[in-house]
Amino acid sequence: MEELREILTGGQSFSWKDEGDCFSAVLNEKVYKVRCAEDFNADPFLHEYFDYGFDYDEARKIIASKDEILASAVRQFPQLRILRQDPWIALISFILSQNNNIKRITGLYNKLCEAYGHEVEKGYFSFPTPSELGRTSIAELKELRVGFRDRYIMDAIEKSYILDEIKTLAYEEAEAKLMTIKGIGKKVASCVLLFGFHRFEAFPVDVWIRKVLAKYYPGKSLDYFEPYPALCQQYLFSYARNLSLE
DNA sequence: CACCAGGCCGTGC
DNA sequence: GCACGGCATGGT
Repeated sequence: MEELREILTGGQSFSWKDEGDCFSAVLNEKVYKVRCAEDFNADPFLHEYFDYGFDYDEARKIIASKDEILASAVRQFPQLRILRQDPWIALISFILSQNNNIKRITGLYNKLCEAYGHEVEKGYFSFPTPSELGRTSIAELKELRVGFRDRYIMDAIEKSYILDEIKTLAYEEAEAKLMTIKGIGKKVASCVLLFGFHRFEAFPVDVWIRKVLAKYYPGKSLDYFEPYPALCQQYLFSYARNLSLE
């Protein structure tokens, strides 16, 4: 249970609910409930979703050997991984994320599920597909309290076909294409590419990462975090947010 | 009352 | 190109 908390509710996905005795999410038209790593190793969808094909142990060794900050982060979050989320879900999730906090992002995410998704099991709603979310309007989004993000969501619905074109593109081209959607800048684009397309070269810079870089890595190039920049970023993000007491 | 949250846009220079 | 204020909302 606890080993999964940072992965599932730490800010890379907003699909998971803490139900006390397990984490649950509606994905792939099903309700998934997990308590520990063994649960997702058995199911084919979760096996892929939790990126089980990647050797995180080896990557962590390399990351932890870089410096004391990363070593400490790896000790605190020994099991951290990057989920392979659906691109569309990642797109809307990180549009919701701007100038917002994780708790409220999750709340808005769930409102969209209940308003426009469908009930997969009693009380469990899927995240709406582009065409399902297409039934919304600026007025309805306002009622759901998404704030200034309403018109960004509308534009993302209109341009959702873009997601089909991203996969084959080089990183910079993919980034540029995503940024043609209103409300998507460099940071949100990097989150969509990392969490929705598993582009490991991404390095999302948000307020937390900005602080951590300024304090512990002043003047350093992002090349420093090769060969696993995205994973380093994720470790630094968790480290910064949990303010590192060992 | 202030300030902040996994930022971005429009404007001005 | 870079700096700045505004932006909806809810929490502290």
